[in-house]
Amino acid sequence: MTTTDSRSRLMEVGTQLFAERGLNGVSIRGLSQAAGVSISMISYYFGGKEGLYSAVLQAQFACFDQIDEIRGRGADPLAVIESYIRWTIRRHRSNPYLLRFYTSELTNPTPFFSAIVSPAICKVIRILADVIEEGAERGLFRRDIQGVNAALALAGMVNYFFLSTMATENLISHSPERDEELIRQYVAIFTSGLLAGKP
Amino acid sequence: MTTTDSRSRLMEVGTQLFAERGLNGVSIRGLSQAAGVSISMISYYFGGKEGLYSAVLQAQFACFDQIDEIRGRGADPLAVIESYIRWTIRRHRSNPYLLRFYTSELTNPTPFFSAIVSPAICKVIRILADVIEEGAERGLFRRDIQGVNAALALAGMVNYFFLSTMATENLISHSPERDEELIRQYVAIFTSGLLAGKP
DNA sequence: GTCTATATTGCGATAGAC
DNA sequence: GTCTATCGCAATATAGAC
Repeated sequence: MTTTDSRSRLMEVGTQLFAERGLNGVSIRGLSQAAGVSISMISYYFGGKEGLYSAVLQAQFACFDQIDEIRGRGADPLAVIESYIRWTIRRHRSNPYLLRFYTSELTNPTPFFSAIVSPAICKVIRILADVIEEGAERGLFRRDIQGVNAALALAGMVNYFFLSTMATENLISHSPERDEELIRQYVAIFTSGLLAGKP
Repeated sequence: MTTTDSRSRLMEVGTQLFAERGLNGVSIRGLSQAAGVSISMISYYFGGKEGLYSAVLQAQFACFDQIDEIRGRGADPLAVIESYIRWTIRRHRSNPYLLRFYTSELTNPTPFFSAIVSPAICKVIRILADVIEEGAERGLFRRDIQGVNAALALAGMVNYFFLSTMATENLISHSPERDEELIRQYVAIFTSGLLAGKP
């Protein structure tokens, strides 16, 4: 399973190493060695280290094309919000490297940020903001909160849970078994807040 | 103002360059050149590139010692939450590089993560979680949400707003003039949620 | 303290054999 | 398609003059 053609192996190993150490933290020497292929294969298939990185980044962000499914999940804005949370968690579970590229590019952008990363993030935030504004117009959501601000708050909540894992794994379990409970709590906070209802 | 002794200039320029390009994205050649001092000064003062990075990182995270002030701002858990939001925003405004180190270390940890970064993050989350649990025991907050989960949601909301700047500056203004309004909206979302009150 | 000059290592890329 | 060998360059670190 882990041993197919050279191109695939380079993508596979490149994904892991670039995610863990960043573009500048990886050498094509170490990478090709880890992949068990010759160093010259990187230039042959990808035109160089940056070419491989670019290909990996594009593959990682390809899943953002599915974002539209979230919106089609019914016109109910509350359902869309829960769908977004589920979709995001599922994404991070099925691909543990995505968030590394995501935050690494936001923090120390490479030349590929503007073409690959920024549009993907923008699209998601825009969809969420639209849905929230729409809910506000229908009277479902409060009108004193901007859609984009709320969208960023929602995205921040969910993504930060995974981003902070390395620093907070001694404070709380990040196991997938608790995902359903996490979803329930984050939906609750975002829609109804932390305050107790009138007793 | 920008031209004092060599040690200070290396710290100053190191802070900016490491923040923008990461530890591996900066060479001591370019760094010393930008600082206008000789390359050997880095070894002389800091024992090498990693030594300088470590000193910069420590200086950046020193402000986390002030976190306890937030808690003393009165026993009211709601006031503590607003204080945290204000404190975090003030921190990012007065030091625009901090978040870069923060997320860069969470994403691609250096050898200094466990000694400098992780404890600082843990301390903040723990204080927030304690305050929230306390509020829940007093009946102010809902009891069906874990303190740590809520703390991570709060920290994620605020930090992500700044983290996402580079991707979302065309969607919303990140100007400091809007900070008060931002604080109001994030307090509102976190405590009362997005749902409209009964009309 | 600060510099120049240099030693040494590792980098990315590619030419050329197979 | 895959490899080995190598070129040219940039990296970190330091020795030694001032």
